Amino acid sequence: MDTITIKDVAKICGVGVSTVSRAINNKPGINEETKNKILGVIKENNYIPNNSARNLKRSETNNIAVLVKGINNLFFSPVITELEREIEKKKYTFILQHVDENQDEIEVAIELEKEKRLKGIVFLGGYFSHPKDKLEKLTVPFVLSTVGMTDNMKNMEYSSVAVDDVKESYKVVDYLCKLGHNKIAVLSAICDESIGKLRFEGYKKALSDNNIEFNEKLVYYLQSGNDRYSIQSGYNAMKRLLEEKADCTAIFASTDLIAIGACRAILENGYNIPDDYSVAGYDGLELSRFITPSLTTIRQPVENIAKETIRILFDAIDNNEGSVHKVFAGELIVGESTRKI
Amino acid sequence: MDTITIKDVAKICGVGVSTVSRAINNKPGINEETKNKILGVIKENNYIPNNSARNLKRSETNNIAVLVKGINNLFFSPVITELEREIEKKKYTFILQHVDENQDEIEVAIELEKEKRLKGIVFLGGYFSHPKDKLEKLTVPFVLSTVGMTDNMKNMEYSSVAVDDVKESYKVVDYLCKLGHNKIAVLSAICDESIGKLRFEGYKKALSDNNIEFNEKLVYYLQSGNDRYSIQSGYNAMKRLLEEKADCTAIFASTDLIAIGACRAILENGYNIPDDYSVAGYDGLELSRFITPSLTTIRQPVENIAKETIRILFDAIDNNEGSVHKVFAGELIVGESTRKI
DNA sequence: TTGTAGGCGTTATCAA
DNA sequence: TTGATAACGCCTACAA
Repeated sequence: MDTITIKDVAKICGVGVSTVSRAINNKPGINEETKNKILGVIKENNYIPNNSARNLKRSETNNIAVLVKGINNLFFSPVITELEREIEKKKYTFILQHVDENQDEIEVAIELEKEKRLKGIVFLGGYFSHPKDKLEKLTVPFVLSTVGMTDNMKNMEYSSVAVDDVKESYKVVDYLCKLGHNKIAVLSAICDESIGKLRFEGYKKALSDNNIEFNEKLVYYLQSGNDRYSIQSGYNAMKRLLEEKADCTAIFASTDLIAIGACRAILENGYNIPDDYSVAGYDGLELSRFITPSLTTIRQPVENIAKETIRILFDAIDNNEGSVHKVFAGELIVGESTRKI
Repeated sequence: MDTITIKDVAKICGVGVSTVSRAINNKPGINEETKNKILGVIKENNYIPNNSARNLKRSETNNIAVLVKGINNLFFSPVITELEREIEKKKYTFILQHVDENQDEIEVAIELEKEKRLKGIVFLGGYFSHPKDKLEKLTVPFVLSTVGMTDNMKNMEYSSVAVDDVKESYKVVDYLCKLGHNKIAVLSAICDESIGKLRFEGYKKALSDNNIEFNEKLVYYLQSGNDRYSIQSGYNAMKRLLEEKADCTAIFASTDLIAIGACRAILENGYNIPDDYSVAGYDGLELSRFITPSLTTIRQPVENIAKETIRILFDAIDNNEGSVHKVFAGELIVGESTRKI
């Protein structure tokens, strides 16, 4: 039972292929009666149009792709849900495409743009630092969403929506300082161009503004590799800290998962949170409200980010608007993992 | 700057398209020199073959698709990673395709099979209960992986790899019984054809084998809707249980996330785990080892499941082997969330 | 070793 | 309202 094509359908119905095509695509200029008949035959014979052929032939589609880097990032999941909703609200087709940690998202995007005749692209995650000439190969509008924003991005010719990682990590570390902590360790990724670096910067800035001297010895680097932001990685880093008996009363973890791993290490060693150590994270995962102790963290306004991303994207598609860099404020969520001292 | 095609490349190089095609696809029968020259021109002009055209023309590919139902299922993430590794080890192309909660995975698969000329398909998740005639529209081999197995699946003509949900949930509930608990509540999904039902069955069976009478009042149903397996959902169900002061000493949650939500509700109400309530989950997420108290749960052998899935799939592809139903045993992980009474 | 031409399954443009 | 027919961009006999 070989696969059936539009030609077969046409033959069965005794009409031309173009008529069948019109029926499939709901195009005008076709008799209701013939249309119904064709649709009936299609259903009966389980005819399904070949997407490759369609994409090849169609000059224009309503496809929007969302490229996600890193499949196991819990944080993205609600963002994606929201993006999908927004895209479908616009009557566009939502295409979710995962990008491997060690794949180049731009290459993937360029290929996909041609294959699916995309109208627009959203990039989620990753460390976006691509040379200009490479980005220019993308001919449709695209928006970077929730990607750590580096300074040189600000004057690029594409749009972005995100929170200011420096500012927000500053916010949470500053909060720790105001609670009276002045020996604050940080669990940070080494060799991370984006969020790791930015959140580390915010940490340093907050210390400095609170007249606390930056102490190199309180910086604990996460393991390298693609799993650097795993729970295990946070656990490992914290364990080292404890073993070395680093002198601190609070820990700033660069993501919630890192914080969760750190908490486990602390509790496992017989210490208490927040009595012995205050712990703060960053991301505001749903999960972080439900673990015990609940995490003090920065909640990123997921819904707004997604909505704004799509708004900007469609502004570019429909009205040819130029690039915009929208920054949302995060929200400090005070959980049970931190205390005044 | 319109997109460049193979013809343009051929023209620039002053060769025929077939020569360019040979260069791209690493086919034999081409002069090394011309090949290098062509490859050079391609790089220079950023030529990227159109996948739609390729898929359309190619009679055969090495594409294997993994269809995942439910994007926010933490459990799948390591399975996917493993599947990808195995598929690429076989020199096949791994295609990850998400399926919406309210989409029909078979429809998606049928379409994708044609579009991408798939060689095989792996289904992950979902509640697999499709009519036979529909499944027959899939012409390539496919394997169901980690999907709750219902009895009528056993004699279907397709393959599956999973753990026995009834048996494993029996295992963990039996463990609770052996600890001395005889009033065990269950947090279970209502109207779930698959895992919810199966795990509930295991629960009942364990009670019965331990001479504990099944008590309807100790069954707490999760909210309906696509988020029924969310942490919040577990939290809500447990909260109801506490409010109604249900008489029990242990809780069996049908997934780890549900258990985590339940734990939060318990602790928030001033009770202790496991002193006041023992809590057990199911899935064996990495996360569950790191929260405090760590969860007693059933760990599914993710790596073996993935490996076996691919093995069976390729057996079907390469050797035309018939259907196999492989069942792996889960592992009872004893955490800090349960105690003897 | 290379080039020409036909076709993959659609859609779009005509003319009927 | 319909039906040929020419693309879409690529691969692959087959011929040179």
